[in-house]
Amino acid sequence: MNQSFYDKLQILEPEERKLEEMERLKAMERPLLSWYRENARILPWRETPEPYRVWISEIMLQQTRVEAVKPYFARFMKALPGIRELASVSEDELLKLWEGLGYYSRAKNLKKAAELLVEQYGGELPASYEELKKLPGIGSYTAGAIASIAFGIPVPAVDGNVLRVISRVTGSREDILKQSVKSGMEEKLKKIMPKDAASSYNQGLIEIGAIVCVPNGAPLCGRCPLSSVCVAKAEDLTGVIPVKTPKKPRKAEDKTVLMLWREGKVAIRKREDAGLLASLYEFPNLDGHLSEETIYSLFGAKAAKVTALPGSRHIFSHVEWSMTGFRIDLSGTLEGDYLWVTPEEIKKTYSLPGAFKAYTKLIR
DNA sequence: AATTCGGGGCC
DNA sequence: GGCCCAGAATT
Repeated sequence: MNQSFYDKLQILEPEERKLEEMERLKAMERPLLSWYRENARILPWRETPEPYRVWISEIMLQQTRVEAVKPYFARFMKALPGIRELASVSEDELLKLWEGLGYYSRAKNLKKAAELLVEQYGGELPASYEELKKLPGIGSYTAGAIASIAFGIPVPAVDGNVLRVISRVTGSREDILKQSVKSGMEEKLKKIMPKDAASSYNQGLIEIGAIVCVPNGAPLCGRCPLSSVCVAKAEDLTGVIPVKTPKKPRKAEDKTVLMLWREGKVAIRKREDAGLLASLYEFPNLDGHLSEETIYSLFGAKAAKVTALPGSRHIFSHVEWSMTGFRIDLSGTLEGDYLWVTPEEIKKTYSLPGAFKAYTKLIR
């Protein structure tokens, strides 16, 4: 009977299987480092591994593709070239720099961390995995990335790429979305990673995941330096590994967006400082799809004219907005925390999320 | 352990 | 139309 290698693994005793796995992981080192030396992409944050640059890039790269980060990184480094500049920037200016990049708490945590660094660390990032991990916005992956890339400290940096690559190499069918799987992989890599090449080792694993051992479609095993030690490759399991639990469906929400106009200016307001799109600006809006009659009843005689605007749909990770809108030309003043701004000010000063793009573009 | 945070490119 | 991305914080 022709028993597959994967089946053979299954009949090993747990201890034997662990040993086999560690040997397999150790076998990655030489081909991995050699491949990375020759195939590392030239990226802006790789020009010099200055801790501040590594930090900013790693935060921007959280759940965000390299190509999306590039222009933001350049603009950010020019506007805020160091920790002290970041610590003293205004929140609005910071969020304007982050506008469109998403996950806006990242930006707010950056500023918080910078303030802490100035107050408690002499304005510099600590060369310590544990100290880095205490800073807001820095979890196990980012602490490992900064520690290894900026300071050469031999700690793993396990992101989605590494989870995918290692799962395939070892033939693991464990759910990579489980925190326990991630921490388990960090423990394994910590034991076997080279002490004198942490930066290249971590970046090499990530790089393979990003450009060879890709998630969507078939991985490019023909170009992979790990193909000879890879269980998924040998057993044709790259289609089923990594295993990820399905996401739950997103919630649908109806909104009615109001473009209030008065004397050539339009009303915006600042969102709550927590939750979705925290602290960004928005056009005033109400829950539900409201009728024109309802709009008139809300604004009464102050609404000189009400015009229906096109509908729009915006998809977040976990919520979907179905928007209708009205332009309301006002004759009198209005109660409430509105900022009356010109189109130019929206463009240059205020951070409005892309969810409102269908309405933002109407004012140009 | 599960949920909440964005946005865009690709299949 | 769904998937996934150099994840972390909160509940």
